[in-house]
Amino acid sequence: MPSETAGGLQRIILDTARQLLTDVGYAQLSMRKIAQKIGYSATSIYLYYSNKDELVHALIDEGVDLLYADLHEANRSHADPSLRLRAMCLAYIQFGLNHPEYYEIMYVLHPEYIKRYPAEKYRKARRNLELLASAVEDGIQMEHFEACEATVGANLIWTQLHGVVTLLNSERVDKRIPAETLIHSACKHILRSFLKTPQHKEV
Amino acid sequence: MPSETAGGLQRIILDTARQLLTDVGYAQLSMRKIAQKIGYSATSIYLYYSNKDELVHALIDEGVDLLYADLHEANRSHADPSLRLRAMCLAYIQFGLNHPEYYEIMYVLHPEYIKRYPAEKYRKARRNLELLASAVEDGIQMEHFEACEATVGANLIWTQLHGVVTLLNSERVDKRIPAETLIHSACKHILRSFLKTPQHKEV
DNA sequence: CGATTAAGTTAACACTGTTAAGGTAATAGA
DNA sequence: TCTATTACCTTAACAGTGTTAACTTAATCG
Repeated sequence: MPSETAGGLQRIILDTARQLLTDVGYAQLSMRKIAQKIGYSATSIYLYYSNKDELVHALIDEGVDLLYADLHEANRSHADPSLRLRAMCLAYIQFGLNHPEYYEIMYVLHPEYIKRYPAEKYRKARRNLELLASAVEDGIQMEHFEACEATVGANLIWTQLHGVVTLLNSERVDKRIPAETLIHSACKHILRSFLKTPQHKEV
Repeated sequence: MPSETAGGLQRIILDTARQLLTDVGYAQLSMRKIAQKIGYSATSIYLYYSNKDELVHALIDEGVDLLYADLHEANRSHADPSLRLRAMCLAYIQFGLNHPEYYEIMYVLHPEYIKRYPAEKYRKARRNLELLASAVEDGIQMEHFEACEATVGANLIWTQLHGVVTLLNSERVDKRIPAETLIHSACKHILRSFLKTPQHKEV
């Protein structure tokens, strides 16, 4: 009965899982729903993914790649470290707001989930942070930024961006504050906190 | 069979739910487990809480009060806006790290949950942000801080603190960076981004 | 005494992830 | 060509989840 497209069932499962994730969100993503959508039994999925974690990890991997592409593009678009950093911050936030479901499984899901995340994929996920760290490092080298540990600086930026994305996506930010206002203020404050004083530039 | 303590079953349910939440976390908190622990049937809980949401909302309410107490205490401990702000930032992060389960149901749980959160309790939760906003406002008034919309500033601080707490609690921050380093860097950067330049104070 | 109400129960529904066992068709070896 | 193996997929089941409907039992009230 099942309709064959190309590349086998594993591909079809992953495609359907992605579609279901983006359509109805992670909370509604179940093995049985995936199976029903593709006309197979739920247990068939276990022939290609040993459990739900593994399937979700494959989706997380996709999300990591998508985010990296966006960050990389932003990183390439400017030479100046400040502008690069600002562009990457905006790209990160935009990714989070544009792909809330991807963002949720990547960075919001329970600690237990992330603990089972394979070390190899974990390393790949860290490239995104290293992109931020390189901009911080360059800014320090060019003496635009106050000296600091670049990895700490990158994680600091990350926490700020992550907070903005998650609180906006979960609609916990006061609705009287426009998202754009918060986003641009966040970017401004991030740069302000790194730039050497005095800050006369308008970024 | 059920053992009566005092104040009726509703109190016992809430106490047991809280204990279960802090012991095994939200993911393992179920109506049936609560019921089993107190020696009642699961459906008895529905005589006092119309659904799980309502029960969790009661716990969220407790968490909001606990956090407010900590923030209020930090707010009282200093007169200078910078020191007050710093103290509150540290208090917020410490609360998040010390009560990860409370923090999760308060600020991490799915958007759907928060949508069903009653408006009355929502208003109470906002007092915590207003405490931050007042410190920002005072800093601006005393001309220590750069002028800005205080509510925007408070939300900006909140996003930074929230990011630190959630990424630390979910163990997503690079383990080579000590939590203390990240926390103090975050507080320093928050103040740096608000203080008028030049910044000669050591905070 | 009879009726009402309060408090708690059991059984069931519709879900969830996951495992064990079974079936069926194609393929490989003799 | 016959048999055995393997690949692929299924049904049935287990142990959970939140929640509802219907039932019992005891207390209270007129």
